[in-house]
Amino acid sequence: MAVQKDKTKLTMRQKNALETKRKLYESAMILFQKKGYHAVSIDEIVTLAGTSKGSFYTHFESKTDVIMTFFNNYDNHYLKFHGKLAACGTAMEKLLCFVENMFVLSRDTMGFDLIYVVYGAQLSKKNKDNSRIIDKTRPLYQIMYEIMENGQRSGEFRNDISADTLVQMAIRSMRGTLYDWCLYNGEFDLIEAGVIYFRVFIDGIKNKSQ
Amino acid sequence: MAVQKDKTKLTMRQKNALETKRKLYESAMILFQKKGYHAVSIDEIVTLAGTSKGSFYTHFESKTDVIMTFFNNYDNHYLKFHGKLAACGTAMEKLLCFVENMFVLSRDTMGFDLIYVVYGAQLSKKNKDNSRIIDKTRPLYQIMYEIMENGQRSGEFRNDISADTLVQMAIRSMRGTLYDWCLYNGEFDLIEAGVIYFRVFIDGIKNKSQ
DNA sequence: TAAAGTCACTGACTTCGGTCAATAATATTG
DNA sequence: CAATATTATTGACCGAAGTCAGTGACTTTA
Repeated sequence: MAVQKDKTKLTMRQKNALETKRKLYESAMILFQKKGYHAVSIDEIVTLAGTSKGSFYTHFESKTDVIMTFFNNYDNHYLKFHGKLAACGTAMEKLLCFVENMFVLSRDTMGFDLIYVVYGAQLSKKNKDNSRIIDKTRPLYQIMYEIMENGQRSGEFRNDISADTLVQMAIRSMRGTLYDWCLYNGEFDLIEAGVIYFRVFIDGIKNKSQ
Repeated sequence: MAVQKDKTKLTMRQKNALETKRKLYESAMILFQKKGYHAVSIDEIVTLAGTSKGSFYTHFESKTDVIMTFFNNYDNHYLKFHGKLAACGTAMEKLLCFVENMFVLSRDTMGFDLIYVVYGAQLSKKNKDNSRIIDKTRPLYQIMYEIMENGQRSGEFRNDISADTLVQMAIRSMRGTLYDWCLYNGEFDLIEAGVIYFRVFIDGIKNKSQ
């Protein structure tokens, strides 16, 4: 009987392929940074990466796929705030702290241009797969769910709406604010607007029966 | 001195040009209806309209420009609800009635496909002009402003936030819900979700000091 | 009404995202 | 080690959005 192949060991070929993918990704991000997403053509990317257009398409589904890969990595940042939240007393403070950090991250680390592209890409012809963005196992959802559920158990938040629905509404509020920020070409203070908005939202989900 | 030219009278040429634009617009909308926006090419549109591609681009900036023209006409529908609002007693009821009508309009008259395209087009490469969508003179803003201001004067809504900011927040809530609906490919009940969301929002903007 | 000027219109052309059949380099099998 | 299978890679090609120099029908001027 044949020896079971070790799936964790990569063949030379797979290593090379990964290296090609890495070069494509790096080249794309360098060019996006320098010239802006829309001004970069795939021919430019593959030239800088020293490979071919066909190769690009074996590793990425589309140009927007590259930017979505980048965006998806951002979930790791949410996990970083998670530690900070313990310092907040109430669930309300936790929620406000989380969204404020999220807005600061969006503005300062991702930047307006990138968010504009990502939010546009979600609803573009090519991107029919939004499964990741609405995935309930992603940190964004998980962290908020924890906050909402704890808030409900402690009696801070209303119990007539499920924690799941509360999270959906909160995420919708974040997205609405970011979408609007893009429509305004980043010309209002995202953090200020986001915080005011969430204060109102939190007032709305407070438990009034206490 | 030359006689002042009557600006309201169009020359033959201008009439023909308008007719060409109308034919292009009609042809585009017929094809969008039949095949869906993304499946229609500009060559098809100009063939059906019996004109040329260059002509298309003298009348429209891009394919998304056509759909935005259509979308902008939708503001007229908001004026229709305006009459209904008088029947509502409180500002809160007015606000909820308005947004509910708006969501019904979005779902039943515009339809998911169109909203998907329009919301995507707002953040597309070509559409750098969002002035219309964030225009404070448009009916959507005006009607909501009236509701908010009346609500503040009657003491129903909090006064520590300006009516303008309240409207911005409400519009953001509507957009966030519609954007999310698109992300979910229309797979949740827009009206139900919209109404629950706005009940919470309205709770948040209630005047608590009374 | 003739000359000059304007501008809607035309369609060949460019650019660019994306496809695919062929190739070559590597892996597997016997 | 040779034959066979696999798969990353290549670049010519395609379809469609958008451009632009040239044309001529219509308008204005004198």
